[in-house]
Amino acid sequence: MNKITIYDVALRAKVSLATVSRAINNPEKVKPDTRERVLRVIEDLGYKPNAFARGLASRKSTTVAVIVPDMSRASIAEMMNGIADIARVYKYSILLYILDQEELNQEEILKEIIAAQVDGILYLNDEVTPDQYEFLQRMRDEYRIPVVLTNTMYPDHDDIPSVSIDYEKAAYEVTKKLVDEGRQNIFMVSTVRKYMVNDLKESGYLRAIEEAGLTPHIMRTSGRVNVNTEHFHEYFRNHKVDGVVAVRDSIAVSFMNVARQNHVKIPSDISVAGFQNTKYAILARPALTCVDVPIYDIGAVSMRLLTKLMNQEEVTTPEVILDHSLIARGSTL
Amino acid sequence: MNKITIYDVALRAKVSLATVSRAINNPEKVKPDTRERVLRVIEDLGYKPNAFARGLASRKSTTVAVIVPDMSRASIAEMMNGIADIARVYKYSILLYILDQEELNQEEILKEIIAAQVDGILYLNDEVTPDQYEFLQRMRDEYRIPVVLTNTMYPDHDDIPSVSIDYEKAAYEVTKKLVDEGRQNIFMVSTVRKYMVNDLKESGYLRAIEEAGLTPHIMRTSGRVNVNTEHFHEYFRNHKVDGVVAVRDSIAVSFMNVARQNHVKIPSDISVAGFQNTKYAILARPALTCVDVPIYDIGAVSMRLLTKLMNQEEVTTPEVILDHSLIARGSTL
DNA sequence: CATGACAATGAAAATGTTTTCAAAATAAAT
DNA sequence: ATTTATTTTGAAAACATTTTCATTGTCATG
Repeated sequence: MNKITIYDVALRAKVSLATVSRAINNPEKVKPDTRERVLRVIEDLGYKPNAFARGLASRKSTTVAVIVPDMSRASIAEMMNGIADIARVYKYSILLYILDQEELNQEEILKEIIAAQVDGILYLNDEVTPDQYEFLQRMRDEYRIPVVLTNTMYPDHDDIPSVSIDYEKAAYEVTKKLVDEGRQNIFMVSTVRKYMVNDLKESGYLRAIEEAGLTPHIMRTSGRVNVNTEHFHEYFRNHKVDGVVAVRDSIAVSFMNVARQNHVKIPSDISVAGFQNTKYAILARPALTCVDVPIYDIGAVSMRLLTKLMNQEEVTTPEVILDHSLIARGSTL
Repeated sequence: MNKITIYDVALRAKVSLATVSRAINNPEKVKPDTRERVLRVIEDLGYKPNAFARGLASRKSTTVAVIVPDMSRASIAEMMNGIADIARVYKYSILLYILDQEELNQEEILKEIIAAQVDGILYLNDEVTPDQYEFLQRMRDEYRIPVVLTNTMYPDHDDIPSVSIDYEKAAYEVTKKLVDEGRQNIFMVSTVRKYMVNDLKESGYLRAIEEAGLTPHIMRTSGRVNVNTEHFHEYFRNHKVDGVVAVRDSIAVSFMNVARQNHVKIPSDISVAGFQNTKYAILARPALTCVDVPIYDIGAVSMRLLTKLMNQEEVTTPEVILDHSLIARGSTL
């Protein structure tokens, strides 16, 4: 419990505090000789600068805030791994803010984040309302805290940098695949809440359907299994379906289960495709055809982008689009 | 970007800094009259105390470190939700440390955590080696930082509090269920790495098997789907199996898929059961029988326990065991 | 009315760094 | 050898709070 301060180091190395501080933060500004001596003492004593004192004096925290909606979504968890790996490389700590369902405390969180004096913000919520976008703009303009949108984008705005894949194009491609299989009644299964990325998926779907001269059908259901199965059953009674593109793997799998219960064969009767390439897609039977989204990379690249912004480095492309691919498996022809 | 400090508040409310500080932290020590005036000024100015200055002066951070191995494990992500919800209630921030695979930087992380001066530590790694346990003991003894083990326990030690379910008993029960179904060749599918909780599951399995006079078979495979399917295929060639208890849902589902590929019927030929009751279990077909582990609660309760420790409240039971239940679905008779 | 007890306040110290500014040491140039 | 420029160092200020200690104000009690 013996707190080793910069004083102890200075005393032992026979230099002033200032020199110790410099040896740590601006090594080039101190004579190699003394620098080495100081660093050795630091090593010996196991000294580690107190983060609070440091933050207070420098007005920098080497901490980034990661704001997420719900940790248990598979995609978000995997993104965190990418974020953390890069954060470690650049020596940033991660302060985690999980929004509660209502998100009424937006203002509260803003204040908390300001008080914490984070150097940057990663926003992982794929639902970006105008309110929330404005909130992020304020963070950036009023408080000079760089922000990166991870796995989302806000249409017609490129003032806040973002990292994601081209969801519109991906949805177009996967829908096109079903069209090429000769499917006539292709449904998109989306979510009730208007997630930004799902909007993009919907418009990609629409483009492919219209291009083929077919009729679009968008069905919005809940992400929760017990709710959507009920919903799907109803659909089978009332609609003719021979193709489904779901906005998430888990929803696609859930749909497949209901289809089977209704004695429909996959893929002979219905082709099904999902998004993300999670374990759900791989473990399902038949295995799910889906868009492979490089989730880990999206996390890693956003964190890297954020470090650049925090260091005021020049950022050429404010909207980073990563590559995706289509993985064909047993759920389609 | 206008920094509002405690000075501004003091000036405007016509009191000293000390009084403002007290109005915030020890409201009972300031006259209701002035307290209200101060609080109103705080509200008006939108003042929020600077976390660094506060941390430096008080030597408290109102921050807890959450140490996790790998964010993308479904159970860990859901636990985070429970942790975050309770943390919010008690106004703690969450500093996230994701261990890298090698965990060679254990010492590094220790120093970082000390520098950050967190008030408490939640350790979510279900693999606790003697080294790591010692590391946590040091944290507690040397630096007086309370630690709680979440979803693990360290056998024969109760000096570090823990929250989990009785995995030994749960494994016993689920194995017993297969025994009662008349299964004769029940395998446990565990992991190659020696996770603490998996050890407990294994011994619960062994107890049930021995009690029934059967021969135990423990197979250790990888959690990764592409690796373990290969492994499972081999097993089918060389072993007679009519029951499987897997340490995780996803492994159980993976096994079921391989079984089907080998033209084995579930549950008529083989009963399969898993652990956790994740979405994998619900979405699988047949749906997976499994032990329902209250993951969210485990997270929430550990965080609550940690707050008690941080406030030096009396903690009567250092080992909290939450209830579990067995959910029977289509993968067993 | 004086006295003591206690509540409410303020001044100043303490927290452990970084950073600025000036001084000292060294190197380069004349 | 002196002057000038440059590098290296140290003293002290700044960062924004909390906390200690002393002082003032308030009230009840003898």
